[in-house]
Amino acid sequence: MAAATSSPYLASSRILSGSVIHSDRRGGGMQPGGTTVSSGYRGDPSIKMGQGAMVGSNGDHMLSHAHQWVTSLPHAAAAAAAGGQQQPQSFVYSQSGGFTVNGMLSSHAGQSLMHSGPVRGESPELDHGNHHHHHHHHNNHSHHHQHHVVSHEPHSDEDTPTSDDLEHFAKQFKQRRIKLGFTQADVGLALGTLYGNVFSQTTICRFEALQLSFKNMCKLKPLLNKWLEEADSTTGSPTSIDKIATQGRKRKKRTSIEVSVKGALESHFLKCPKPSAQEINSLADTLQLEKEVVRVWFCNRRQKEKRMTPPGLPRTPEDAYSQVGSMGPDTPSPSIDCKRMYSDT
DNA sequence: ATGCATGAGGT
DNA sequence: CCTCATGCATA
Repeated sequence: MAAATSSPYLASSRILSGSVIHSDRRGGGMQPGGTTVSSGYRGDPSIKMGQGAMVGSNGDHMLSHAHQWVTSLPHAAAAAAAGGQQQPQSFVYSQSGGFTVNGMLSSHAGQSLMHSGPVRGESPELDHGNHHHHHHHHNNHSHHHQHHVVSHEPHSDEDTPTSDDLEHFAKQFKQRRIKLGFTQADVGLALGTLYGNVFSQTTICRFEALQLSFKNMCKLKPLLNKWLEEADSTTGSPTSIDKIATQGRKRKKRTSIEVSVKGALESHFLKCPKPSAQEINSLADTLQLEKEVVRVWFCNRRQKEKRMTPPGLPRTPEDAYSQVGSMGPDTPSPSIDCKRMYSDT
């Protein structure tokens, strides 16, 4: 009735052969948005680290930040032609050499002006104890006349970008990436083989769509920027490196939650974005879902709420709707308190 | 392009 | 158990 898959793990060991197939990059017919396959095996428990946590959002404090400056391990696995359950993709093979690089503006120097920002009002405070200048910029897509910082040189990157910068950069990035004939997956791999940080198509996609947290965006920007420069200058240089590190792991099959059930979850989320364990239990029982599934659903839902571009934001470049709202000095966060009231055993 | 999942790190 | 960064598997 409700859930579709609530079965235990599916032992689908997709153990590939140890040989990594590295295909050259396919260029050509990629659609804008470049959805391609990518196979990169994920994480390995290793060095990762430290960060500074700052706020504990307990109760109803909103926004908290903490994060890491990861330097994950280089993993990469390239399984090119896998079981094609892909989208209709035109696989046009291009050779790796002889790209016509179109010169667009790559360096956006100087970011001034206002910044539009995270709707939810995050605190863009990157304090990785290193630089001592603390500029506090608040981003809001309204007009904040807070000229405070600035007057910096055309740094390629170095200082904390504004949300507006990120937005612009993401856009430029996408355009150039496409012109160069790379897919999101290609970029992710390249980053890994080039700098040691592999990323999946998903991440690149989310970056371009600004669907990451402000902080995460800031972290990735420099890397992608480097890649851009590289790709740009390497007008026809074979970039082929192979990295291997395939680790097998058992992953639970993705549970498909029925629409009606999703609706129910949504409703509850509006009422209480942070249900207690007990409530989760009740809910899970009612909806006939595993408790873990429900818990994770809420976690993911909360994360979504924290992203930059809210879903459905008119991102059409042609027309920008003027949002001349009268936003107050700060973000109107829907702080809905929720209390635990159910007393179930 | 996104939904659900995994894991690290923090509380 | 949460938050966050990330990604496999999918629609």
